[in-house]
Amino acid sequence: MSFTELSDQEIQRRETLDKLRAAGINPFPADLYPVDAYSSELKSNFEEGKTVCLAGRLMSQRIMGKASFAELQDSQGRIQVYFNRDEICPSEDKTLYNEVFKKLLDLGDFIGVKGTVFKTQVGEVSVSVKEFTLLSKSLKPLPLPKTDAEGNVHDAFTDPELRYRQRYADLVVNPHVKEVFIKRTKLFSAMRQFFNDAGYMEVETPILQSIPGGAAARPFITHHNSLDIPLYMRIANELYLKRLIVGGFDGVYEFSKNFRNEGMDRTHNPEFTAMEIYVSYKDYNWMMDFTERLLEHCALAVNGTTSATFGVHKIDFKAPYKRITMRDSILEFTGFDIAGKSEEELRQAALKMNIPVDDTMGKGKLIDEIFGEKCEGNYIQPTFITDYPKEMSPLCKEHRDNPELTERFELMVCGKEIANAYSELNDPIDQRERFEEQVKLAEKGDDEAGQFIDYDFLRALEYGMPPTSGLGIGMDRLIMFLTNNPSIQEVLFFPQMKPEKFGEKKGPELDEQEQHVYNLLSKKGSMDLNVLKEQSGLSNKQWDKAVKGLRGHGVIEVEKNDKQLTISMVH
RNA sequence: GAUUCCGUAGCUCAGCUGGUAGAGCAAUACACUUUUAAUGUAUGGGCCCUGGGUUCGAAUCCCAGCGGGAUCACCA
Repeated sequence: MSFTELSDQEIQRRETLDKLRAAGINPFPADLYPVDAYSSELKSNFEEGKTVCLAGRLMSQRIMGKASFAELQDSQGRIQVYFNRDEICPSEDKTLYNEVFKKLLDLGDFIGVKGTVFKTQVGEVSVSVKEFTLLSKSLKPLPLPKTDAEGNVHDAFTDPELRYRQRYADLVVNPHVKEVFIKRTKLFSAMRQFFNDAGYMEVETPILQSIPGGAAARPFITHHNSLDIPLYMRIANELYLKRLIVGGFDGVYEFSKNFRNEGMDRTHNPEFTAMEIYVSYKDYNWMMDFTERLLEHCALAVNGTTSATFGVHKIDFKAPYKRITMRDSILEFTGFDIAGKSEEELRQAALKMNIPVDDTMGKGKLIDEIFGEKCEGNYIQPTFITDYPKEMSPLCKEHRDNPELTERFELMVCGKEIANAYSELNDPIDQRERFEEQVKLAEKGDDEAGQFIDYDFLRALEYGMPPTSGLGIGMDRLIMFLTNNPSIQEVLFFPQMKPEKFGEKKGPELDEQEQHVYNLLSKKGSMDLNVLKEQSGLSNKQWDKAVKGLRGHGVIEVEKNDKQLTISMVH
């Protein structure tokens, strides 16, 4: 839709703008409006006759001659407001009601009302308006759904494309959407509070990085002009937080917007939010206790209960959560024991389980594939999976009892990973070797391995990092579980979309083919339709389109006589 | 990336085996002083996603494209 082509209703609203100004009413006044009440509050604490001042969008109008009901929607919800002609216009001049209220207000306009609270005959809490003010005009009609007496919503604004592209409209007309984002914010503040109460510090680390470290993913690349160097949008903030632990903070955390230049689907958006926290002198066992207490706290803060529904599943975030090693999990679901097996034995075992494998896969990758294929999906209730193979975890400390494993856990909910934690690797020599191993894997063709070595990070470790445990939580995934939304787009205000095309609609001027037909016709003024069609040399489709277009522009007309069609110019 | 479905009025959607577009809501006008999906009467409103093809004739059939949804794959 081009900005130059307006719908009927949009034109009408622009005209009412002029009428308002002519009536001496500024449709976009600058003055503050002294709001002292909110819709839901008035309904829950009903006080007959209380004088209130509230503001919001006009969402419905039921005009019945000299009295009308309307609905006002503010940040908390909706409330009915009652307009009575003689209340609003006590004098002889009734234009404020008859003209301004009835004709110059449109649905979607922001208005302020002053009046008194009362209950209607049917018992609905309403505000009887004594005075109203237009606060801001709405020039574009909202996609307004209606709700009937049974609570069924009609004409709901549901098209996902429109909802995501025009989230502002989605939020106005779909209250349940707003609810999701309120919960999202509650989740963040609950988590902050939990960390702050524990004495940890919220920090900020670079988003533009010269080495995209801390994870393996394709980064977005940009360029810094004055330094003339490439910079990468961060794919993780892990290595920076650990530098701060080196620097002497006990606990640091950051809600990190990360960027990964990879596929998009209902669980992946190019930018997403991770929370990462690092606490010194702790290990991953401590972190498991901490994590389950954290999630219990967050679920309560968001939903008022630790239980949550996700699709067909009922889940409960009440601590403690089940813990199982990756080895025991694979043993349980496949009967195969991965302990002490060679790479070839693992590959054969995977093949027997019909899991596709190839030669680039090392031991760690093979185990991960088996787990992902056969075990992961079984964990519906929050479950810690512990002790991952070393090869998959280049930033994680080797397991204290088994050099093939690492002290790592992931928290699975409904078969999906929502948290990942380590006893952090703090041996700089081991860390250097692991990075070098990753580079080799990357060269071998493993696109999940990291290609960069962050030497500055190694230098930091050489100064010494205390034993530390770190935890990462996928905030978008977590809020999906807490609000029962199967798609990440529903929990992001502005999910990534292909850019919309504006202004490509054809204007009122004739296009090439239309002009061609018009020129031929203009020589005679009136012709047999088939003769003109033949002269034009256009294909059937092109001809049809051109004629329809010309008729649409109102420059020609087609008349049907007894047997022939005559086409002529309109003068 | 693969498969599949969808794209018609501001919104939600009909539109048959091809014959020049329909409804409800929203809008406009009139009536109506406690309605609540208010009601009644009347009216206006369409590049039927784009391009090509088949046809006397395409919203409808065919091909391609664009945009979107779903499922799968990929993305620890």
